[in-house]
Amino acid sequence: MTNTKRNISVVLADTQFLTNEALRAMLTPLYKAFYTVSTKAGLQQYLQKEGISLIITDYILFDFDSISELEDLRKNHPEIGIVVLTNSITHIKIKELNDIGIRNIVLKTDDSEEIFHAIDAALKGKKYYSGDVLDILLKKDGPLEDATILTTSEIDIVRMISSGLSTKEIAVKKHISFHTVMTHRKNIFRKLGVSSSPELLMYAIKAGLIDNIEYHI
Amino acid sequence: MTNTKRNISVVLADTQFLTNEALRAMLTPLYKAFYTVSTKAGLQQYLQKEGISLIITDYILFDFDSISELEDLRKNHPEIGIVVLTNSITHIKIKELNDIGIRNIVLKTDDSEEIFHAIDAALKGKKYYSGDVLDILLKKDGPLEDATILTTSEIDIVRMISSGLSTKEIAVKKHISFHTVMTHRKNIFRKLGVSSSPELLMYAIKAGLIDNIEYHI
DNA sequence: TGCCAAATCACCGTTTAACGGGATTTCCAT
DNA sequence: ATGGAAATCCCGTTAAACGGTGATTTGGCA
Repeated sequence: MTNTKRNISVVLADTQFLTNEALRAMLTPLYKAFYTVSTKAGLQQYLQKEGISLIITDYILFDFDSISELEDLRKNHPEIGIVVLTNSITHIKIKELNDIGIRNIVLKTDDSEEIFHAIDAALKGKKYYSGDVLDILLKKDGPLEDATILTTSEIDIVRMISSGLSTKEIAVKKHISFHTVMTHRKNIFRKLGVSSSPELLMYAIKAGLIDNIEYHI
Repeated sequence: MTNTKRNISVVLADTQFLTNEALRAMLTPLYKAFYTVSTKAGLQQYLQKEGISLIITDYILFDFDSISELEDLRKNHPEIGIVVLTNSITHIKIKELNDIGIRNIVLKTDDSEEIFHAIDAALKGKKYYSGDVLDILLKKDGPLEDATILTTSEIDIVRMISSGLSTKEIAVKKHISFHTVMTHRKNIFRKLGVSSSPELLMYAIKAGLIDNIEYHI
């Protein structure tokens, strides 16, 4: 809260030009140096530099394959604060991020107070979730809590059903019996309270089980 | 391109705090007054004021029901420039916006050049699409062009299938025969080259036929 | 190590939906 | 007005899902 800039270098890693610019404008009075990147490769480049203290990123840079990329980042650079700043997030994603040690999450709809809080906490090694993120985390109804009651292979099969594979095809692809898949299928439908594959797919999308929903094809 | 501010009042209408802030920072040197809103009601309030020349908005404010709300805005205030600045867009949405007279579209991933161009054009009553938007518009393959070969009632039925309704349920709801729906279904599947309802649903989402996919439930 | 949950496989009868093909009517635009 | 696309309808066959029940094996955790 002083008027002097802290000797901290920040990497702004978001595919959206506007997000990076807004952050730079907001944070310029507070911190020393800023580097803007929009790809994973670009991010790696700046990580070689010494003195990076903070990364503010969406959890999906466009060539980030999955959560495991962020996990590597977290493990290889435990000293760097990571703030996830994203359009939207789900119950499941919050948990996945928590599992890999990323616990500072704010939404782009959140105001500057929330964003500053998340950054401060990240630099101190403390966790911070914005109010809206906590709402998502704590909401009991809906697809959020329910999806966690699915077992690993059930989730696997949800993904396959959602991609349009039939029970028989899934059995072949997973090298297991048709009956096994059928059992899983029945359990999934019962647990989630759905009764058709399209319903299941909508459910999976809302629950964050399905990624790669890219609008501008 | 002068150093004097133009006597223009701008409404920044985006649900994302960061977007509004970034735009304000970018445009402050150029224009006189800025009003920030994040709801349709808030937008209406400022429209009562005289002298608003420009609105920069996502095409989905959170309580915007549909494209028809924007259509009313366009009709009631033909003198105001409208720039759509959004996360992502589809072939179909571009066409819908064009039909209601909105022809200045940029993505949040676009750089400041593109954004300035779109604004300038909007103020002059000229159209402008960013490079990435044009790419989407012109891309020939994928779900984009194909979806337009569906007839009206076929699109209607795509939406119903995607919402999880069975052939029989659709027949009841539309007061037509089961067989008619079945025929439509067969034609749709053939035209789009899909072979299951989940596939169709993914297709519909990508093609922009389905809205209301809200992630942070 | 011993328990419990998860994962695996299996059978059966019933029900529902999809598929392929053929056909008629409505409607719009040349 | 008329040809063609769209929308409507029907049937028989085939494939898949549903639901219920039960049993064995695997794997992790206490």
